[in-house]
Amino acid sequence: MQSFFEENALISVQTTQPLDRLLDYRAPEGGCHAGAFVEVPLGPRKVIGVVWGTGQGGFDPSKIRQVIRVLDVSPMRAEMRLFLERCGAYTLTPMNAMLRLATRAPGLGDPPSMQKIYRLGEGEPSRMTEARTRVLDVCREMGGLSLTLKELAEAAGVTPSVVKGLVKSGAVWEENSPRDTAYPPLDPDYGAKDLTEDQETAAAQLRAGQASQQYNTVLLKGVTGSGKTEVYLEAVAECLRQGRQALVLLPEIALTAEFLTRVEARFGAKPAEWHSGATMTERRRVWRMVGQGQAQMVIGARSALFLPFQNLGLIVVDEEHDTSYKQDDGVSYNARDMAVLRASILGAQVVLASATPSLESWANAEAGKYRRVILESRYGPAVLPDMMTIDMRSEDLPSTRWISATLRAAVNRRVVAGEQSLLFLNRRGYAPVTLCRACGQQIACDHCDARMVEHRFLKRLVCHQCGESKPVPDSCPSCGAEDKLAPVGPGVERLAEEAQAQFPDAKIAVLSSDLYGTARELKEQIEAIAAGAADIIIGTQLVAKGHNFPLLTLVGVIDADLGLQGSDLRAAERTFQLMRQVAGRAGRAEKPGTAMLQTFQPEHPVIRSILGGDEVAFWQAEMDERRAAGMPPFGRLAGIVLSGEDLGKVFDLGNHLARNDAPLRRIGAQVFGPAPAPIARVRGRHRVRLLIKAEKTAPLQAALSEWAGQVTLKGDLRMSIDIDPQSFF
DNA sequence: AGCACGCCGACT
DNA sequence: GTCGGCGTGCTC
Repeated sequence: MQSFFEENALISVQTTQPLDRLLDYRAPEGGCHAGAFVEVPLGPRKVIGVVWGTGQGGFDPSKIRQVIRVLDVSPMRAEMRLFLERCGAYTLTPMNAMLRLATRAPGLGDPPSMQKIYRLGEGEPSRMTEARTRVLDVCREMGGLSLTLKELAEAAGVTPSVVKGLVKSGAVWEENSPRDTAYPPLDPDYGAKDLTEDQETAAAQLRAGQASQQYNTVLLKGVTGSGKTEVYLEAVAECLRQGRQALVLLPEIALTAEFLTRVEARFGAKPAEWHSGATMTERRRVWRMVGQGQAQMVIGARSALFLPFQNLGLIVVDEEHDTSYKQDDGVSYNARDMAVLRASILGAQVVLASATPSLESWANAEAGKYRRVILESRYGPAVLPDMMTIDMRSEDLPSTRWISATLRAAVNRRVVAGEQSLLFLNRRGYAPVTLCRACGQQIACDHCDARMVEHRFLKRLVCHQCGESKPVPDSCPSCGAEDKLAPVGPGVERLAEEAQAQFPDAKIAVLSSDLYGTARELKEQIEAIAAGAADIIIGTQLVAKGHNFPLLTLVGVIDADLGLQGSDLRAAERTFQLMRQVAGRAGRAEKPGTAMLQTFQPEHPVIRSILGGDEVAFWQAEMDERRAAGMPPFGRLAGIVLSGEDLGKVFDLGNHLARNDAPLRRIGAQVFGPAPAPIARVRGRHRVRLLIKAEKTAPLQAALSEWAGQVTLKGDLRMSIDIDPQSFF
């Protein structure tokens, strides 16, 4: 039980206001528990906070004010407060920002929203009509259950006024009830499937881990199509049998209707859904019901990790290697790592599922920190695609074409056979560069250090950094020459144009996130394509993320070298994962698939290991390289980005920090930089980056806060610290 | 984050 | 004289 504070007792409250400390208050009338959500006065305003513990004192007692009221929501559990503290300490995020993550639900301060509901009453209507009979029949069928006005009227095929008439006579009762209702119960034994021997062995291991009720992490590795989902849903089933809640994290784009349907088929009802596209009403219902233990399972994007679960027993991180789990949306945390943290506090199981695990997880499994469960065979008759390279050095292609003769012939065979092909190019838009042939200038964004990308579909040039766009000009903005602007290089839109010319009789569909207004439209398009609405799919990396295309038998990667450029140490790992994942789209059903990688460097070690399929050797080589360089996961990194409008001032701050590195030297850490950040200017702000490298066991966070604490940021200067950055330079 | 206070330039 | 620019500081 949470400790209780009597009225007027001194308590400390954490608010979401950007004050980096707890504030002391006096407990409200009637007292309050630790963890209670409260409304407190702050200056002239009222703000929401959480009772964190006993007051700290040290503040003029006469200025301490009283908590206004305790909010009508489930209090925050001690274990959640601990999670937020640990997560904040790890990511160097102030607690107010952590609390904001945990309270991303609207209307926290409002009483539960009510709605009018209707059910059978005991009164007699003055006059019976056919419409009235139908309404009363529907009510009788519902038994004791109630419906909203709209539902009841629709079910009876009458207008709402008929129902209102019956309410007047008391034949139908009108009642107020909370709008947020419990999610339908899930039955762990509802749609249990027959698993293959391979799957059953894996599922048994996950069930055992779940049954232990102890913290443990499993790396579930299985090639695309091996039935990973079925296997981890068995862990969910076991979790539900224990009466605990389960959370399945997916990369945002993979939150598909298809996935929900599978869950519904397995457990007999839909789980709660948490993602950025949800409406305010939906978010409020999920947040409140999760907090009351009335949502047994949540499918969500990374931020679902901060929902107020009452009894969380399992976290599944699907596609655990996906880079979208680590993104900067205010707070920079890796959902995969924080899932492990939260589970370790709760005594819950974590399942990290992937066909191509991250190097970090692989290393943790090697080190014995995670158990490893491997699904060897693909489910059903489908087999892994044949993979081959197309050596672009020997393909004689003009510079404005990207589909080689070899690939063209392969696509043609599929079109004739009525099978689908996927042409993969990880570049949105029409052309990545617009060049003036008179002066050689490339059109760049006015506010960022980035080139504008032509989007012919939008008829605009778009900056992929800040989203700013402008019409394609007729004359060069730099030298004024007319009709000299030329698109250079391919994007998916341009590739589609070429494909249409090469395969005039084929139906071609482009899948790129920017071509659809809403996530729903995109999902509908994906489903239509999966059902056969296109012969050739042209897509960016969103096609790689967990969608089934059963008719697909050929994957052509237009530029397998794209991810290998640059000096980022993770490039190899990323390319390997992406290529394997894309190739895995081919041949999921009965037909075997083929993957063709167009490359100018077929003997590149990464390309060879993608083809060779010797993943263990690939990971081993990558790990050896990282170990030798002291890079993650064998060393620790932190990235610091300084930004401001005045480049000189930003660099001065960077140099000052680099010179005053005593706190870092003390733990044996090195500072690299300052150097212009990979994107040196965004929205008119210059960005300068420093990189800190330390030994694996060094107390990096403490040293970093001391180091960064030496400076106070003046004017518009900003500093952001990113622990475990995704890019290494 | 808000919202005060406060210290300098250009207006009725 | 005073209106208003936004830099600095405070909120239990």
